Amino acid sequence: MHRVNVDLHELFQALADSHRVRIVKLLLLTKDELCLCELSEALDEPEYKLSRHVKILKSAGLLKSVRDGKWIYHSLVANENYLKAIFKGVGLFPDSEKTSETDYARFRKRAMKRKNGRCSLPSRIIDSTEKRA
Amino acid sequence: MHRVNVDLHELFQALADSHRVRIVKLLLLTKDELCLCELSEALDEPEYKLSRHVKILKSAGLLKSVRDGKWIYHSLVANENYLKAIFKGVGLFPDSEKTSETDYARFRKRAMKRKNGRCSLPSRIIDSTEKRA
DNA sequence: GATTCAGTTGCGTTATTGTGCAAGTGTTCT
DNA sequence: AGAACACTTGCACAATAACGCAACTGAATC
Repeated sequence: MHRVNVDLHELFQALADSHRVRIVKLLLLTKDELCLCELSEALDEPEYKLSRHVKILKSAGLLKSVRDGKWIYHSLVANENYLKAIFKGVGLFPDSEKTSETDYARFRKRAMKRKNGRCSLPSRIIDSTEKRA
Repeated sequence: MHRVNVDLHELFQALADSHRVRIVKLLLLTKDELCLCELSEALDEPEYKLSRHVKILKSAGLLKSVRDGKWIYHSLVANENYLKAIFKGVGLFPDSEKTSETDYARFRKRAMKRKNGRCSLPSRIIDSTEKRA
């Protein structure tokens, strides 16, 4: 899954979707590794949708994934200078719609349910914080 | 034509094509403004094709164009920090296929035909025999 | 081994994109 | 005026991409 030989336009193609940009921005803001269900809640999008977007970002070498128990944690790959530059550009871009702020706020709320810094939803126990309609 | 409010994924979308990346890389290498026929010769692609790609890059705010006589000169826009970062990423990306080197070489050859640093092809062959003065 | 859970994927549909050809701008030069 | 030139674009077509739904995989837990 970890492609190394990607053309530059393929790399940009991987970023040419609003959901995928939101994923990258969220990972930039959190400086953390997030599992799919956390991404799903942060972006308020179904998992099957984001699963495909994550796959595309991984294929472009922008994300790496690590399995830990039931969860697979995704984080940015910035081991190359060109990646650092591009991520810097992403971070500098003005977020006129406040989308990434909203995503980040939803993640922080969700992250409070973590245990030992990892996703650990008490799935059967639905607490009072109801999902917004 | 000069959009200012572009979403980030639209900016990446504009770069999500090999021809458009080649155009940007060439403009980065030359640090110059090139007209369409020069781009066409440098990339070895038909003008009608590159015309559309240039249009897309312009709409994304990555290129600006200035008319000078018959020619329209295109150059990069790097007036924002996020654009500088992204262009830096483009410049840093390893060109495994040597495509941009080839493009640049073709441009240099073509640029020798310039007059006063501007495109000036002696394409008009003066064999018109002066019909009807 | 059966169930639960996090995540993935095949399928069909719809929307978008890149392209070649040919006809079209609009400008310059005679 | 007309011709030549640099560049653009309407059209049709093929390839690609995103999507929802539902079925699926694989790991953990009972």
